[in-house]
Amino acid sequence: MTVSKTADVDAAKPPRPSRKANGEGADEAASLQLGELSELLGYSLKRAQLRVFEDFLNCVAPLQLTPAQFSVLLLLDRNPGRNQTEIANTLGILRPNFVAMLDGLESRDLCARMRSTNDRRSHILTLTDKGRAVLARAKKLVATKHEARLNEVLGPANRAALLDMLAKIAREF
Amino acid sequence: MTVSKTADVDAAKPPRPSRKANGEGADEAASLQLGELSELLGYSLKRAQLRVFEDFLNCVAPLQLTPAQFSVLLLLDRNPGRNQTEIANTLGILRPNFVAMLDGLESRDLCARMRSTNDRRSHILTLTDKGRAVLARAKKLVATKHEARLNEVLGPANRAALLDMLAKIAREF
DNA sequence: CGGTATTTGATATATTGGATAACAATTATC
DNA sequence: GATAATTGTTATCCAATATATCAAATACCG
Repeated sequence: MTVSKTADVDAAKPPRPSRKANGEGADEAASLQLGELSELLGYSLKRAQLRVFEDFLNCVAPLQLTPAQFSVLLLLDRNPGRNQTEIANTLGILRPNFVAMLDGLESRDLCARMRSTNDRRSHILTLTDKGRAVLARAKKLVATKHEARLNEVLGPANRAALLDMLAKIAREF
Repeated sequence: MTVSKTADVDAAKPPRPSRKANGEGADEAASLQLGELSELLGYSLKRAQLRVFEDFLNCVAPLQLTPAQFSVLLLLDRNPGRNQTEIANTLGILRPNFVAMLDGLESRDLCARMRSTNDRRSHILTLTDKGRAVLARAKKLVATKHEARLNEVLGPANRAALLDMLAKIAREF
């Protein structure tokens, strides 16, 4: 039983809200059944991740920092004296791709590379004073706007439990 | 206090494991402190999502289905008689990008588009018999290999709680 | 010591996912 | 019936991700 060439069954006449210029449109195609999709952990994971990143970008917008850039600044602050390979590896960034990323941060005077005296191949990465200042401001924005809102939605206990489970997946899965 | 041009402090001499041909290398740059990074929900979210998708790909590899393709097949099965815009919207896929995706599925005879008799602009999407068969096999692989392993790692109760929180984020955040 | 293999940062490049603009065909609206 | 809106599509564009390769520097090993 193959498909017939025209669909005379299940007429294509969805609710068709037909309004689009409301506040900020994002309710398209209502009444679709997700089915097993809502039981797929990967699906919910990706959806949640996209929203969280979107909110992060909004919250840190005044500083023009992406989640990836913020994570680099955080790592540089916590781990002085490391080179590009080390930082990139711990963040799961490939060395070739990390070059352009550092170029961006360095051109904004947020961090600096300097050749190591021990191993003249590697570049020791450091935060500049401006980088430290921006990081401090970013941390504050993230804590008071981004993570605070997550705490509101989930509740502190749930938020902690969520974090634990995500870390467990990244670690043991 | 700006940065000096060469780093004579914090010598760049990491543990340097110096072995790379072990089983499957992924332990690079050990002993780096994540710091506040491990408290960033977005960071753990993304890391977990990447691992889960990676495992999904492995589990469904015999069927050559990506998570996105699987979600399309699932949606088509649950929602017959819908057009491209509706399916794409519910999955968060932009209509232009959905075209190539459908081309791929259709060229493998997993689904088919047919012009609606009601609205001759829209394409009604249907699963083919092969599409249904592949979907059934994929579901089985996902359930027995992918989700089962997640259940092992998290435990059923935690897995359910995790799913709820992720859905809540995608919904209320 | 000297030659080979590794490592580091870098470049070039390919692939993929995701986003916008524009267009023809069709339908809705007034 | 004229204008606006919708659908699928194409053409781009941008960002993230992946691989191969390279020169410089270092490690390794006979």
